[in-house]
Amino acid sequence: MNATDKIADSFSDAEARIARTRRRLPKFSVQHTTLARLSRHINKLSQERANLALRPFALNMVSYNTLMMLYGTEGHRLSPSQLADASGEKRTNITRICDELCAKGLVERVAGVDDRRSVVVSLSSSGLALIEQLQPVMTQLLGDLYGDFTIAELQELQRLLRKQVARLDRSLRAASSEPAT
Amino acid sequence: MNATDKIADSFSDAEARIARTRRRLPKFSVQHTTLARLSRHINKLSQERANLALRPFALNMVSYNTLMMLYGTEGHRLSPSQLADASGEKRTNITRICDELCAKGLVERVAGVDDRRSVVVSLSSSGLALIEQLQPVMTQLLGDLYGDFTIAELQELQRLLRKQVARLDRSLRAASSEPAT
DNA sequence: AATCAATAGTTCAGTTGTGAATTATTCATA
DNA sequence: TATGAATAATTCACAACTGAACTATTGATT
Repeated sequence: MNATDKIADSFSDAEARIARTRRRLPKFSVQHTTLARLSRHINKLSQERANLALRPFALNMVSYNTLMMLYGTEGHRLSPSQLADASGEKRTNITRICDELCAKGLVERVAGVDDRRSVVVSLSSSGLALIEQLQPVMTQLLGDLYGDFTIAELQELQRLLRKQVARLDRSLRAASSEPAT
Repeated sequence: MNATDKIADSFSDAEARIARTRRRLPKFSVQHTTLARLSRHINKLSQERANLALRPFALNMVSYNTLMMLYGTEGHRLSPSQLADASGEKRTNITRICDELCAKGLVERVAGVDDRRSVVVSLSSSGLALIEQLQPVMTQLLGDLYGDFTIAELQELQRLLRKQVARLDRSLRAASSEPAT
């Protein structure tokens, strides 16, 4: 493990420890652990990379993603709960993110009409303009990140990831309906 | 989109917005965006699921992972920098995590011998015992999360994820050697 | 119609993670 | 040998996220 290897692969330090762990814990699942670690590692790196591209626009992956969920909705409006579901962020985090986007003039909040408990969050014209300005930037970034894959590989990766989501949904449902341990 | 669909797939709200976005931004890459969002979604759910399993042991995924990197190292000891590399956490976060693990008596810190700037972090006997106690729990959890995949699928997923890491390494290297935008 | 359960969005307190700055130490260079 | 550059670990201030609690509102049940 020298500097050349380190440059070649940001995952190799983790990998060495996983391999060695197997020698001591015979039932340790190297394959599963490796996948879990790779997945997490990719997310850290991806977020870091995306945030670099978004920083000049005073956004990060989470705020961009939130804007895009509004953009992809009929009328560019959603309740905070719907926004949470679409973006994958927790509701309380959506409150914080919307506070920030509101302060930047990128979204607007109004009281819900049909349900007085609710709020409606919508894209402002500045928000809309920013998204369209960002489009080439993000298209290029994603092209960069996924550029080594063939079409077939992209499709296979998507199939596998969807399978994983379905399993996770089930696992979380099962785990949260269990009695407390 | 009704309650039944929601139960079936935690990703469908995001998916609908991605699809609709394409209609408005013709160059928008649905495939790449979907993959990026799936990947992030899986990580959120996985972390949530793992933390549920680890909570009874007063640990979470990050602290467990840190312990495991020590466990998988000859002599169960690493400098904080090496630990950061192995775990994928930033150095300052390693300081915080080690503070916590030290307070729990799971790791010990001593001054480095060869280099007076450095520290050596090692697993305590309690830390070692806890890892071995956790082994069946984590093996079962990972078996649960990856249980729907065939061996061939696991291997293909690993191949694809490694390809992605290699690309990300290159992309981040390129991005950080560019002049500031 | 009254009562209770569930819900929307937010607040609040705490947890988790990060980058810049710092100080002592080590390494590289002339 | 002296000087300057690079580095290890940490501190510090801040960013980002979370779960419990809360209040007003809506939905379900009797």
